[in-house]
Amino acid sequence: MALPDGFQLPTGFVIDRLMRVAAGRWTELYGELGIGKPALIVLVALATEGPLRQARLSEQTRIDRATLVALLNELESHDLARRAPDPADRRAHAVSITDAGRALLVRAAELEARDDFFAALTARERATFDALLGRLLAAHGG
Amino acid sequence: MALPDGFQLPTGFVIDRLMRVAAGRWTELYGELGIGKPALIVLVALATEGPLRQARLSEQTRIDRATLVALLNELESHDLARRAPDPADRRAHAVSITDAGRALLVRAAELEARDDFFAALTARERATFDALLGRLLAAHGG
DNA sequence: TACAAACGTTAGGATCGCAAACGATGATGG
DNA sequence: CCATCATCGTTTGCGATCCTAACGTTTGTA
Repeated sequence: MALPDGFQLPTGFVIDRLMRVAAGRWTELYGELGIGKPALIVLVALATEGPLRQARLSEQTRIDRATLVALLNELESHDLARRAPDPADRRAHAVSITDAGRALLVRAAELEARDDFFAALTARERATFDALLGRLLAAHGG
Repeated sequence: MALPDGFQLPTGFVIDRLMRVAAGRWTELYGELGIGKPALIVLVALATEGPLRQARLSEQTRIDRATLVALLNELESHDLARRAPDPADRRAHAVSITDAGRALLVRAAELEARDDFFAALTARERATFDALLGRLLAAHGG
């Protein structure tokens, strides 16, 4: 039993392997920011989607509600995000990013811009890659 | 403090969010295969890179040596991979995929082919996406 | 006014990465 | 030859994250 001719590696496998490579870089690159990858994901969602209640934030980021609690506690203690009572629903919290949080995102973007992880791609190819990623994410309710 | 005009979301963040969406699909899609995502990653590496000693396998897949031990135990118990003594180095094990392992990979590819995770992309766009992924992976020693 | 659902929170178990250590084997230099 | 160090697979412990289930509170609905 051999693999059939023209066997195509499932794309998911390739992305996963690429993410494992990137994971090492991530901690190395963003380590100096003092917060981890999930916290940055949350900040990105808050910066782009405005104030969100935690349930929506969990849907957007695909981070579990339970994990999100500890994450927001950490972000609040660093004054990077804020929980405020939602006037429309006393059960919910309106979570928003702070100015310090936005400043940290800008620093993170600068760090990634200096990184050469995508050096193998030309600027044009990278733009294509980003566009395709965005389409995929949008198609899945990102 | 607001985000600067034309602020570009770091690509790493976008990939991470996309992977979180895909992670849920993975378990759902490959659940019936009876093994998890890391085990499939190992099988892919073994199928494409031939017999590998565990140290090389760990480098290729970016799965920790320690985690790999338990993973190979599981794969061996299901007769999907084999550990054989390496004649050239009595410390090392030559790990290879079995016919059953290859058959499972073919099934996995069929499952992903039926999935519509990339339905938002045309066949041409998906080919471009795969090619760019492959370039990135190759550039990082995949 | 009951009853079900959603909200944030907490706790428990499972998985995985990372770091350190171990015995066995291999490679290197005096 | 041999002493030293590196590498191999393995085990163990710790920390981070995910998933599930439960809870009290608040909202929506029959």
